[in-house]
Amino acid sequence: MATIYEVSKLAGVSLATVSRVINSNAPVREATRKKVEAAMAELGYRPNSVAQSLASSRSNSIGILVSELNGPFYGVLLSRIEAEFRAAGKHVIIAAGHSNESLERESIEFLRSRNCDALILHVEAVSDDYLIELSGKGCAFVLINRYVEELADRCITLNNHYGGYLATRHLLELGHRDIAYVSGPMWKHDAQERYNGHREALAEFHINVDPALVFEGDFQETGGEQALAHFLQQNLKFTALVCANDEMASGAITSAHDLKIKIPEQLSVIGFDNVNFAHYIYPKLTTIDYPIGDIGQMAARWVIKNVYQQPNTAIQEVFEPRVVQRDSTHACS
Amino acid sequence: MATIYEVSKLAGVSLATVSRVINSNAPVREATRKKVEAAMAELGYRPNSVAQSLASSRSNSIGILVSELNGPFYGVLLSRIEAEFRAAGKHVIIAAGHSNESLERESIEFLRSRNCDALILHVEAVSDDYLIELSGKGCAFVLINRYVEELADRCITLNNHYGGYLATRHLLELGHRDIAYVSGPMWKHDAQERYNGHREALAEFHINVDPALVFEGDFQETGGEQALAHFLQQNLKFTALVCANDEMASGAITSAHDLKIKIPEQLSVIGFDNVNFAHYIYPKLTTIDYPIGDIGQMAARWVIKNVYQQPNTAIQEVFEPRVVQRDSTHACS
DNA sequence: GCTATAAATGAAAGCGCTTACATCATAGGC
DNA sequence: GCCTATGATGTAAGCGCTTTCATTTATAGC
Repeated sequence: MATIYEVSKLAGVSLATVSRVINSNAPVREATRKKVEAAMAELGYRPNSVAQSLASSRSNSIGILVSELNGPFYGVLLSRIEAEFRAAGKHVIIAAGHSNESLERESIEFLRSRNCDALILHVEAVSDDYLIELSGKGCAFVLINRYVEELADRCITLNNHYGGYLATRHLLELGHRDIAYVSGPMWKHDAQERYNGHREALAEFHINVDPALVFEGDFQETGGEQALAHFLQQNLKFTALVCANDEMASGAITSAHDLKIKIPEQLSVIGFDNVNFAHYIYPKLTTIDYPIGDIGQMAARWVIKNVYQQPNTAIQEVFEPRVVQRDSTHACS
Repeated sequence: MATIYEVSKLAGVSLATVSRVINSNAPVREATRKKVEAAMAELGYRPNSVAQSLASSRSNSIGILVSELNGPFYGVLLSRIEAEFRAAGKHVIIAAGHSNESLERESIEFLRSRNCDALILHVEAVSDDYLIELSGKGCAFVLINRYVEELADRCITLNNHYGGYLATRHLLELGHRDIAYVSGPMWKHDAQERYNGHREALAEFHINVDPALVFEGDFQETGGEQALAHFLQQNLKFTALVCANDEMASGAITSAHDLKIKIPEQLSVIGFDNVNFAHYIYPKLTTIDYPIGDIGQMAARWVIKNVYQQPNTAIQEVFEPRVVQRDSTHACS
């Protein structure tokens, strides 16, 4: 492992000059630069990035914190972020916070201790105050799917409210009036917003919300199964089902198959997220597209623009959802 | 940010003593230890892990290199590895090599430059020689789904050959004799092994391989679609289809639906991997279970045992696949 | 050629921590 | 009490690099 000292001896220049060549951060005479580059090539020199980081407090890498490493949502997000940074010659360091406040904090500390130049945070459990304080410490970060008013210029979000509205309006436009709703865990902000959108669509068609047709699910397949069982047990009349995410929609559809309920003829189902398994569900799921890949890419661009000062296209901070119509919804007969 | 120097002044001990307390790597008198811990608590001291790494050439973290960050397979793998290390108080640093030799090498260099204590490598494009040479450099790593004879004690693999055999034998036992096979890209070792297993099962039932009933796919959904189209175009007689992975199986099933071919009544289909979307496919996919989560966990345990010298249960190096029977296969009528 | 200014380079200190070897303190045996 | 061995702690150097300020070199104008 050659060091910068060996390169400087071979090239006949100082350590500082070698550093200047490596970092292109100060003018170096062309002839000098060529000598240094030749010496580096001859020695197969690779900078020690830990030493670079200690000396400069930077690392040419970006920390990403997601809730889980598994799942269609996070895979797409991570993949798109990584691709954008790879193209810009940067590395990513990924951590998982498991929607647990303590683990989220530890993960943030881990990423900061690695001198990540910036963080992209998809966090749910830490408080707004914690994030505001983190920002006050000079930590550069951008938030995904989290809106904090005081940090508005660094939040990249989906318009969840509008997505919930679109899902329900889609069914209303198909003629459905008795629409059951399976929400996500209501402590989660996006679950709340999607539900509010659902209510707005009902209001627009002058339909009162029936609390019996609302079930709080867990954003997992089991939530959809339990919700359908719950609604059926109550002998409620409903011809359509809005699930606040695709996983719960798949659970509901699986249960409907088992109960010989025909989808969409007897029950129309719409999900939310358009995760990549949605089209494996049979019949193919009608859903609300959540462009998580685009959102991740935009977060990466935010960092490249604001932290690395590389001009870029405009930063889009709010993404609009859209209906992806497939086979699981049907006019109400 | 308090430094070790400030802690030593407050506690009235040397830097070395503070370091010894932090690292528990040398005896420290109990009273001294308590003084140091009190000083650290009062100052809110957190070690600078970059400095620790530079001084010690270690980082308390493990590098993981996978082909992609997205996809059901990798999500499960990463998640299980991370969980095992989290429980052991270690961090992971994840990189993606995209099955590209140059990117795989760069990623390995990135992870090494971060002083990762060990690497867990799921690599396809780099050569055996490169890996042997890497080992010779003293780099500690364990390979997943890659067998290199010279590095046999650090390879954790699935018995792909047996899995291919099981898939085909399952159909043979259901009475099928005309079985089409969709392989993965044949430069990939696991694709080769699965195909060999397929051939062994046929041989066991004294059936000759018909090259017309073999199609080389791409391990993606499109491979399954193209394969089915290819076989049908040839007007071949076949009652069953083995796909070398679940994604191709899903593509074939989707095409069959579009062509009004009833699964499994007219065509039985079996996949491989048992990735988590397999049960969303309709009818639910019969497949070969590839316990990638368990394999990842075992790789983590290998590191904990061999790199961190923490005794552990025995290391299982070869995992056996098994048939997961669902709804996409059926007796041949 | 001389002077002033700008450009290029070098010397030295420091980033925060680890660790080998030196030194000091303590305990046990004679 | 003295000597020896062991345990505990301190000192100093170093990990590989960056960056500030001092020094040297090159250039332009007179």
